Amino acid sequence: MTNHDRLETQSHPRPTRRRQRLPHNNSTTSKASQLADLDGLTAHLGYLIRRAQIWIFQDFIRTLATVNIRPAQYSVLTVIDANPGLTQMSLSKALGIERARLVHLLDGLEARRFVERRPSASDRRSHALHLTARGGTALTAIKALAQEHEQHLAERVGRKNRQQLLRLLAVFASG
Amino acid sequence: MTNHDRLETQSHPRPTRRRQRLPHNNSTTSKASQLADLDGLTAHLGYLIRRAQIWIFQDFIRTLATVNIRPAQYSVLTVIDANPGLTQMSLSKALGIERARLVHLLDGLEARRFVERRPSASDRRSHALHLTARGGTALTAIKALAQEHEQHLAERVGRKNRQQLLRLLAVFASG
DNA sequence: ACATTTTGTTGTTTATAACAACAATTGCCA
DNA sequence: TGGCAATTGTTGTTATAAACAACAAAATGT
Repeated sequence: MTNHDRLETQSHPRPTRRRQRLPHNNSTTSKASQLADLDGLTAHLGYLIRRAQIWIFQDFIRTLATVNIRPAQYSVLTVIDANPGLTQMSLSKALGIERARLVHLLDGLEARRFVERRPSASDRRSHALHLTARGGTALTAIKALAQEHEQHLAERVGRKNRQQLLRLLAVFASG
Repeated sequence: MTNHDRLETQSHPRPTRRRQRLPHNNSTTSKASQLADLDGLTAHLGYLIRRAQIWIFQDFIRTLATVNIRPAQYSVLTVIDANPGLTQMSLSKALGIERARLVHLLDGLEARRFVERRPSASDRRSHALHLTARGGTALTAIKALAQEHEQHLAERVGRKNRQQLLRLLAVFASG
């Protein structure tokens, strides 16, 4: 039936000369739990990135469970700490989080008294975001746990590989 | 808080001893829309990966909009194509998708007659998953568009960088 | 002065992750 | 062999998240 040639043609420059690669029908054990062939996917950056992101976020959430901080909350606290007084709009732009979603995130952090929305002196539409003293203290502990998480990552991928990844992925953070 | 000297501490007290360049105080326009300082985040692999994943998925969805296929659907079709007859359970394990979620994904693909759930010969509990002829034809076109998407990626990160990323991220795909 | 834009907010829709419970079936084992 | 535990697909719930749309208040442009 489906006769489209197996696997991607990896683009123009070079026709991959790969042929004869039947997908391993695991005829053996009747136990179908043999791992399936994922060749078609592991050539896709999106697939690998997705798997990596899930792994990383799970570890982050687990590692910071004691302080009950999730990745998005961490990014908000960190950016407010580094840019006290910024508005929700600029925070939204900086993190690529929608204005609407940020409202809910800040509501949660404000309810825990980690963050304050103060009236902006220059623009009465906007709020100036600040960490409270309590938020600052909490963030110190939170950052320590985040470093612990980063340590787990280094163990998983290797220290130098982690740094290479940081370098290679930086292009996505800007645009 | 423990050591971490290689990643900046950057907590609430103000010092920032090492930073000679303050985050671009927008001396010019007075408009606070200048980009915020993200130093504390760009040292976190999780943050960069998240941004990268969002960018990549958006491009994937946009590029494959004409065939109305999302990343998860693409992965399902690809793995069924490479492993005809596999069960939902092994597909679930291979992709790291929950059994429950896979049901819904397959419902959608079966409604479009891309996929068939056939009764398994050996185990009446499970289904043998197959692409239909229609599904196979569709997948050929789908894969062509997926390659186009991958081309966008290569343009964004560079061809060699993309391959490095594939290699570095492979560790997450297994465990 | 008026029209337009920006900012924060509320709401809806859709996709996804993580669980729990269930019926049908299979495998285990005493 | 008969009964019990595990597996498989399914349904359902809860929580998070992205993407929009619409709105009022305030700012901006002309």
